[in-house]
Amino acid sequence: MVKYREQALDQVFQALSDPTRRAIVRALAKRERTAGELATPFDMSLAAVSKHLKLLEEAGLMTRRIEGRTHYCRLNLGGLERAQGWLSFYERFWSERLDKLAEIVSEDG
Amino acid sequence: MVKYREQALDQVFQALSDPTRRAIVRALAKRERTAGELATPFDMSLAAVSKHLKLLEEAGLMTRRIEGRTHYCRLNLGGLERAQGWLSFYERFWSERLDKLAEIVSEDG
DNA sequence: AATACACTTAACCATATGGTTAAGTATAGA
DNA sequence: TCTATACTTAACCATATGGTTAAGTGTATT
Repeated sequence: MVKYREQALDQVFQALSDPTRRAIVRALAKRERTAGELATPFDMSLAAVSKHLKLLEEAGLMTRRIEGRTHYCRLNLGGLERAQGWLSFYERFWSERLDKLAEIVSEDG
Repeated sequence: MVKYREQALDQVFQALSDPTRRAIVRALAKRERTAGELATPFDMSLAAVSKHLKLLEEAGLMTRRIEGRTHYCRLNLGGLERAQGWLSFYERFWSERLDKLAEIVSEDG
């Protein structure tokens, strides 16, 4: 099960490592979009975007609702939470750093 | 300069998408380590780990201090901050979600 | 019934990735 | 000075990635 989590992280970070996919995530952050809507801003084929969508879905960053012939895509917070979760492990470093800074600042010697 | 930031994000997320590299980051989180120390836990050649270290360095996740023939590696918070920064854009969604939950819970109708 | 639309999937291609072994570089120790 | 140590770099390989075009699937329109 550790394996599972590891692979899920692989997928999320891998998904976020591509600028097109990050742009799609940002677009989805605002509101639900169809595959076609998502594709138009990009200088690449619909087929290429379609593959990105599949990847985002598999990484747990997106869900899809099919209505007739159009695919409505929504942001899935699961993937983002997973990434955040891993990174939050390091928040203590930021805190520690801030603590040290506070110490230095408050030194009255 | 947007391009620059984008590429930096590509590199950070790409670096974090590999389990070996994440493990190295975790190891560095505890304390400074030499390249050799970092390599021993893994079932792969030192050369392979060396390439991972180079990648982590380029992604801004690690720095290196060479003393004689040994390379001392340290965590570089820059890369982690960059990743956190991008993800923190979405924190408002978590907040919003929590707000909505709070609303629902507090409904007295 | 025929055709346009909104997609996905398949086949293909060039380049990137993650590993290997072998060779190279530079310092430390005998 | 010779050899061991602590690495990196080079050459290579198999598989993954990110794009293409062409074909396929299913729904809407006329």
